[in-house]
Amino acid sequence: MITKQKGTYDVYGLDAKKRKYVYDVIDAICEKYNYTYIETPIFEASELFHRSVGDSSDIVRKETYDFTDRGNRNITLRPEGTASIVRSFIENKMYGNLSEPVKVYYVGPMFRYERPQSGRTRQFTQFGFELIGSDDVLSDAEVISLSYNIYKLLGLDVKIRLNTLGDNESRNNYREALVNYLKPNIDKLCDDCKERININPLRILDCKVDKDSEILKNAPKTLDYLNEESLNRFNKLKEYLELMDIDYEVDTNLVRGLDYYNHTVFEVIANIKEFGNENVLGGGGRYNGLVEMLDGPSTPAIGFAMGLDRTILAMETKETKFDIKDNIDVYIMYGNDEEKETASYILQDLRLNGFIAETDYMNKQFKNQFKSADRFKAKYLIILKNDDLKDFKVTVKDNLTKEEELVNINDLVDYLDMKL
RNA sequence: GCGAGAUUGGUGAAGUGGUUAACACGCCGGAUUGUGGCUCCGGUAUGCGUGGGUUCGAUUCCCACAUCUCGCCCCA
Repeated sequence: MITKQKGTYDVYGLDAKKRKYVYDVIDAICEKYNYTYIETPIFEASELFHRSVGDSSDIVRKETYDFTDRGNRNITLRPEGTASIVRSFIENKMYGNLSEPVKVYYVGPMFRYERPQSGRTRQFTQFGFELIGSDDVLSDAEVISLSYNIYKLLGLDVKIRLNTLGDNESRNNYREALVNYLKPNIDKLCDDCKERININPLRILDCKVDKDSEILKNAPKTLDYLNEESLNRFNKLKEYLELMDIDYEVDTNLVRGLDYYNHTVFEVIANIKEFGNENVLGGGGRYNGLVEMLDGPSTPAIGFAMGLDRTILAMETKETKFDIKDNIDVYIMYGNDEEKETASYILQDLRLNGFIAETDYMNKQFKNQFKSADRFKAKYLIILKNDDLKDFKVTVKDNLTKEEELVNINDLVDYLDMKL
C-alpha cells in the first residue's frame, strides 16, 4: 500500500467541513475589509526565500523543501506566503497604480521540513493577507484589527502581543547596543544563542532556553533605542488599537523569526493551557524594505499570516461551535425500477430548485433506505408507490413528526419550500 | 537534528510462542413478499505496520526500517 508522506494528512469528512467553515468565515471578513483573493504558485525559485525570509532564519537554513527540477532549476516549496506575494506584486507591476494600497489575502499549503507533532506538520495550511503600498500607521492598525477579528469571529479569545523594531536606524542602533551588552555575557547563554549573536542577535531575546535568564531580562529594550519618528509611530498605533478596542499587550522581547520585519511586529496568542507554544496562532509585521530587497521599487508593506490547522485545533480544544450543515432536505425512497425512474427526475427537479436531495444507489431493501435517510439526517422523506404515482402523487413524510401527506409531483417544490 | 511511547477487520479494541484472533459498534442478510429506527437469529480479519532473524512453529521474542502520537528545537 502506498501511504501518505510523513507530516502530511488527508482532510475529509467532518474535518473537511470544519475547514470549509473556517474558509467561509475568512472569505467573508476579508471581503468586509476589502481584501481580494490572490493565488500564487506553491513552488518558487529558491532564491526568493533566501533573500526574503533570510538566510539567518531557521526556516531557510534547515527547513525548506529544496530540489532541482528536470531543467536544473533550484526550486523551493514555499515555506510561507509573503515572499511569493511580494514577488507577484513586483512581477505584475502592481506598483504601477498605488493610488490605493494593494490589499490581498491568500489561503494555501506551505511546506517546512520539520519533525511533526501536535499542531505542526510538514505540509500545513496558512491563511494570510498583505497590505502593500501604505506606510500610514492606520494601515498597521487595520492589519492588526483584521487579524484580531478573524479569531473573534471564529469564537476564540485571543490577545495581541505587540512590539516595534523601529526603522532601520533605530533597529541598527538597537542591534549594536544589544550585541555590545550580550558579548561579555555570551558564555552564560545557550549554544544556539552563541551562534545567533553573529547571525541574528535579536532572536536571542525570544530564546526559549534562556528566557528566564537575568541577562535577557536586563537586556536593553527596543523601545529605548527608537528614534523620535519610530516612537511616535508606535504610540500612534497603540492609540488606534485602543480606539478599536483591541486587546493587546506590549512585549519588548517579541522579535520574529523572519528577517524582513521592521517597525510593527505582532503575534496573536490564544490562551489554551495544554497548548504551550502552539498558542501562537499567527503573526505578522511591517516589512518596508522587502519589496526593494526583491528588486521592486521601494514600497512600504505590512502583513499577517496564521496557521489554519493550529487555529482549528484551538477551536476544537475550546469546543468552539463550527457552523456546519450536516443534514439533507429530502431523501427519496423507491422499491422498483418504475419508481426508480420517477425518483430520477424528481431528484433532478428538487436539486435544481435548491434542495439538498438524496436517494439510494445501492439497491437497498426498503427498510434499509429508511436507515440511510436517518443517517443523512433527512428532514423529509419522499416515498414513491406505484399506486400513488398513477394519480401523479407521492407521499411526503416529515421525518421529525412522522406525519405523512400525499402531494402532487408538480406541487412538490412549492410544498417543500413552504415546509423548509 | 535529539528524545519517549505506540502500530491487531470499516471503527473502538481484547488477547496468546502452537488447532476456528474475544467482545462491542457498524454494515449485509433473515424473522417481517414496501413505512423502518426495538428485539431475535445468521454473516462479516487466510489477518495482527514492513523487512529480516530466533524457533519444529510467531501476531506474540529479537533487530532494522516506516508511519503515527507526544516532547525538545524552531515556527504558524
